[in-house]
Amino acid sequence: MAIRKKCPEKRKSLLNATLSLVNNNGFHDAPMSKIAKLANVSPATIYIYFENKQDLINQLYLEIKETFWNFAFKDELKNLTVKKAFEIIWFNIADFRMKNNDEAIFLSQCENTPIVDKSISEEGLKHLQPLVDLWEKGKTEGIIKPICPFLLYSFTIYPMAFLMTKQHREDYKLSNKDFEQAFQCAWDSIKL
Amino acid sequence: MAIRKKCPEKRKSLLNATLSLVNNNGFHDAPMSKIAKLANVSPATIYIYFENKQDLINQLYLEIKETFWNFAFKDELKNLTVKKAFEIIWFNIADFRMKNNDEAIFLSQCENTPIVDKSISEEGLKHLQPLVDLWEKGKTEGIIKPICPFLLYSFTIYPMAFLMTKQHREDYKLSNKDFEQAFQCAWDSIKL
Amino acid sequence: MAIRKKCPEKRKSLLNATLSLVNNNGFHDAPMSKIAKLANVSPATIYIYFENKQDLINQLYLEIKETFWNFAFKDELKNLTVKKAFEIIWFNIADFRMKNNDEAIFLSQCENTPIVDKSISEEGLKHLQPLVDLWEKGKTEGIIKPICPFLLYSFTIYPMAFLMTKQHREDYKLSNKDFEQAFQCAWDSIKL
Amino acid sequence: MAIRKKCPEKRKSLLNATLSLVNNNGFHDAPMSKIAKLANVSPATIYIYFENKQDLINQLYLEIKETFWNFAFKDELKNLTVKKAFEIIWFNIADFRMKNNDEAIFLSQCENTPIVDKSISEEGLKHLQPLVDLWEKGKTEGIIKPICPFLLYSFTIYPMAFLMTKQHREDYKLSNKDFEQAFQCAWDSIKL
DNA sequence: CATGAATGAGCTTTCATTCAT
DNA sequence: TATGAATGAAAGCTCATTCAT
Repeated sequence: MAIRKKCPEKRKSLLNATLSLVNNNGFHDAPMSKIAKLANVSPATIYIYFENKQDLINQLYLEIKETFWNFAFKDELKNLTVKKAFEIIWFNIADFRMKNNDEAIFLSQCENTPIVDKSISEEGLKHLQPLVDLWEKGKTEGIIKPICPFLLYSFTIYPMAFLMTKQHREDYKLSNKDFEQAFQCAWDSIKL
Repeated sequence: MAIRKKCPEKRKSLLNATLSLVNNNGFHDAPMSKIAKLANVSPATIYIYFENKQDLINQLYLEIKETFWNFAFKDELKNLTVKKAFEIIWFNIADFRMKNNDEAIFLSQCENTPIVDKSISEEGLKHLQPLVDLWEKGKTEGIIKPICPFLLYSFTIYPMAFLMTKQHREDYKLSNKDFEQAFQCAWDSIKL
Repeated sequence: MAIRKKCPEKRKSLLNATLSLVNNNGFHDAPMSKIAKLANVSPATIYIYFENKQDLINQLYLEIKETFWNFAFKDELKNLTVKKAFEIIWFNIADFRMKNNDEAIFLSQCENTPIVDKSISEEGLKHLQPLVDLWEKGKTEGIIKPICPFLLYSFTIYPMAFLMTKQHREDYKLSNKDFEQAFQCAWDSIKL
Repeated sequence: MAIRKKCPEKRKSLLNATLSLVNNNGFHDAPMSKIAKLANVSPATIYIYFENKQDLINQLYLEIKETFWNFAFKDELKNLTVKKAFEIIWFNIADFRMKNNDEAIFLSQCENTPIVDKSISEEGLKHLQPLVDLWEKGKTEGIIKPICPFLLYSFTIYPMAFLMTKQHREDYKLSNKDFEQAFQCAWDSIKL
């Protein structure tokens, strides 16, 4: 019951092992025994750091999600225009996904399958708020289309997931020019 | 000589059961025994119609993928403008995804996880060709941005998957107005 | 229930298929489905000719056993000496085993494993009687050691099974000279 | 670090259970579940000690084979005549087979069916070498017939397998006199 | 805290046999 | 008679989790 984190490296190494296995084999072929082996610990040890397999997955998801959004919003944006602020956030997201391809792929899997508990998945959504606020500001200024956040998200942020997964699967590397073009698409789709 | 023949309805009912279980529980919690029960057959019967579980999944994917694209391209588009043709295809896709929500969700799962064999997944891609051709024509006419098909796809078609999954998860119904707005986003993102 | 033999060739072909599969794969890897396939009939057809798998094996054993001993005792031996008669029988047995290697191997399997019902196995023994009688005569004449038939059998007939199995497994062919020598061993072991 | 260790008694008890079941029911009717039950462990536990069923059988065979030949050659034979040395070995073998009837029966089954992997079966053969050497010596001395080891084996050692199996099946006990007679047969068959 | 052994439940798949025609 | 489809039962094996140290 008492889940203590005596040795954070061991915990981290378990999360990494899980990430790698779920990404490459799928959730259905990522048994606890393999996770333990890859992390160089005993299967029993996993249960010192996590309640059960579901908890392990949930925590992995939440941690990646948090790191992801923290990175997206890491910059000071107060004095910038809506467009400039959005551009910075967008490229931060792209940057994170390029540098942390495994994490990006994993999030895609979680968001398109029922492997993460629904409640946890919803918890991950709250991080989106600053972006929603920015869009709201843009709408008030008449710069952004007056449409719901889901639509704005699906045409600006979500497309990146596709590009990352493709890149991962076919050994192909997205260039800077690709990103410039992609941002242009994203902005064009929502700007007024 | 032969009398009782393999009946296509039993096959269909197995595919349906699989679709439903994988969608709701995930691939990892869709055992053959449950599939059989839901389809009202014995577990052993599955192996008359499919080689093994992987084959069952693969065939389900291929069949849905084909139905999907056939529906997308069902109309005669020869004498239409690029924009009009694209609009018709886009709304066909939206239409299919609305009417066949389960199938849409399943495709999303397959495309974001390694549950379908890679070779099978690639086979599913070939259906995209007519759309690629249309975009090519649009580029020549100077109507569509001169960017690669992956980008065009990710900003026009892929976003719909997000909307469908959201709709499925949060018991929320996309309206006609939502679709009009969504199409506008899609077109704005790639038009010149 | 009523096991009729409408088509003796089909029956024969099933027995052959069983013989071949049990010899090459072992009883544990000779399923009815494979037997049916090899015999070019439906699995259901087997049950027209045989009550069940056990009955199929039993009948195969009995038929081979009978053929085997009939061949061994096919010659008229009345006016011959005990040694000459024994020699003829011995070489008949050797002859049969060389020409019908599969059958010989199968008998070895049956006699060293519990795949044939005990009662059936005992029934197969009764064929041995003429040889037992001959040995009895030899003992009375003071030509053969006064030891029990089991011993006589185990040192004269049984060794051939080993040679046949070896030949089958290591792709090695017993020569006529080998047989001459083998007979000499057999006779030396029991002659007085 | 490690605490509970793989315990050799559990392994032994699994081997014993397998021996008993394969002997009485045959390989085809010795499922892992029954083996586990007879050994008083969970079916899953078997896989801690053995890779799979085949491995379990192979190891059982090898271990019995080794014990068997070690017993056969346990005595110092250097200063003895060929005949005396052979006699000691022969009676050791007889002794082992009488005292370890189950093991003897099991070896017979393995050598007459394809339940043990071929490579493993061949590995078991190497133990025979000291006996082959002794025969060679006997041939040089002009005491033993100049025939190949297979023949020598099949007429001296192999016959005992028949006697053991018979004894096992028909509740009948071989006497000391039987063994004296049997040895006489064995020696007569190969001596010059 | 950490472990490797141990396990009951459950997995995918196969089997001998029967059904329906 | 003969069949291919169909099946309940059981096979070999794996899994998430717990035990014993």
